[in-house]
Amino acid sequence: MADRTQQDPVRMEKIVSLCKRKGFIFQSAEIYGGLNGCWDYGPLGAELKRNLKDYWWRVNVQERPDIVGMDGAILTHNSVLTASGHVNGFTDPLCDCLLSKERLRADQIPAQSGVAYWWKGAAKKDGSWSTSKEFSMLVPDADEKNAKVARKGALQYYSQIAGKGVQPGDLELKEERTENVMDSVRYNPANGSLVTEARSFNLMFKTTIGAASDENDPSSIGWLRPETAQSIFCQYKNILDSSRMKIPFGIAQIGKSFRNEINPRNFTFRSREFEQMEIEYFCREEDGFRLTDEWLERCLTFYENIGIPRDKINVLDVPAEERAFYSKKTYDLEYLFPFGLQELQGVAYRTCYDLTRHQEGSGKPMEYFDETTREKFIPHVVEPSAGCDRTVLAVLCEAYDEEELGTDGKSDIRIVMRFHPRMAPIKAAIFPLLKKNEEQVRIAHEIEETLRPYMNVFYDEGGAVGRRYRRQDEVGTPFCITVDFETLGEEGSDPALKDTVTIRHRDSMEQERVPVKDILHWLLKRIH
RNA sequence: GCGGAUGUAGCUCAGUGGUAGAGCGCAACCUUGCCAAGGUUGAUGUCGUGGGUUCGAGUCCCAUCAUCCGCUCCA
Repeated sequence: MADRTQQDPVRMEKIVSLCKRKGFIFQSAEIYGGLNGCWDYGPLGAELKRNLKDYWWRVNVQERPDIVGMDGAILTHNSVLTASGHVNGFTDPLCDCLLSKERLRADQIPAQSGVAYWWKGAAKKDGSWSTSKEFSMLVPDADEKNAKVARKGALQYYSQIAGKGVQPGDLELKEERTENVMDSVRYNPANGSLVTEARSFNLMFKTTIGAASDENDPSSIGWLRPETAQSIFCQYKNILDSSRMKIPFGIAQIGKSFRNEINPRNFTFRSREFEQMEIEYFCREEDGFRLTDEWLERCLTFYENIGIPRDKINVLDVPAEERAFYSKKTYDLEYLFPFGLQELQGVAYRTCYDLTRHQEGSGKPMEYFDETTREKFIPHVVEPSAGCDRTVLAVLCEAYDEEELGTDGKSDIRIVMRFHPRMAPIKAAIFPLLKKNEEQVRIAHEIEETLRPYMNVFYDEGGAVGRRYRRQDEVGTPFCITVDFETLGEEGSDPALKDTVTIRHRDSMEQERVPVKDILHWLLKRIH
């Protein structure tokens, strides 16, 4: 497998550019300057994403007797996420050292005492720059040696904010004062520099529910769900009771989740609003590890079937110290994006942690009663959880190709999106060879109307036919259907070709003739 | 959140403080008997946004937003 840091930013830029140019993905609220970490899917992107979700649902829900679907609310009860551990689970207060820019856990800074030197800013000696930002250094004592250390640190800090090329010696400090400090946690023990105010980094979006909501009233606190999993756990009992499922069985869900990422990055890869495709597969404890491996295999097959070959996926057996604390086994499926090897999906054995927490939190039994063995137990869970937007991005990255067709020395680069036909936003384009030929146009429209109830198709008659082919290549349309003079059975043409069309293949650019009456069946076979 | 870079037409990008530009793309018409770039015509810009300096700012300064890269973060 390739180096996990291997990158191709030029390729990524081309993909982002094509996504905008052709209407796959736009930046959200672009006309207002953009909304950080949010993206909108355009016409082709929406089709692509829908194809992915539909195929996933078909394979994982409709074609499986042991899995049922659900669609949970995005707004989430405070108690749900308190029980799951999300509310308190990740609120580490963090702060930054002003001098070294190092990030520190605020709750791990030891209380220190000593003398704090404070300044109300600094200025360049020549008067060309000045700031009134306050800064402070903590030293053990107020003697001359310690004062020197403190001033040196302060000059270094101010020279950093003064900009490039400004040396500490170019500056003078403003309004020095000292203060005795007892048990302060506001200073970096490594260098005595003041640190920023602690900020906590809970990644969940909080909101208040109800018209007369009070922010401090716990009963009015709501959250945008940070994962779809919790609504599955909360409805597990209802689904069990209403669907007559027997263990092992799964509940699948596709839906939006939200995380207030500190730093959204890499196009749609890390966004604040994203869609997940998750299954919680409930089983007996003794089957947990085996099913985790089985699900890994199923997931790899799924990616293969949407055009991401097995050898492009790196399976990481996540070591214990990097797994979530409740997980006994986790596989990360990673794809080599142009910005590096990154996680597409996880397959995690979550044990009985979640159901146990909800049983404790709600006081409602989450046990399963096995009629054959007369046992009562809390099921264990294997969770294959895929990022929908990430998968769309991987499909886009995998499909993007540039092909050199230059023959007579002229450079001709064909851009092709080599989507698997079942993922392609447009399944087929239909052209009359010449738009001036009324009969060709009429038949082409007839074919279009025949296909439209079954798939997304596109009719085009503008420009030369070669140009239309190329336009479809760029959006990944696998098949182009051309109605020509042979179709019409015009004099001089082969009578065997009457009522046939050419179908041109995107990847090979080769053509074959197919009878008009067979087109629908021919296509359905290839896009299912 | 920190540091660096960038932001001009749909895309890729030129643009020296003095009238807003190119290539491609897009639309219409012509041409076109199967693989782009042939002809004619046309549309498209609050130069990311907001302040400031200046007689005058796309250009200089400040702030802000967004994107990319590196840190950091990713329960």
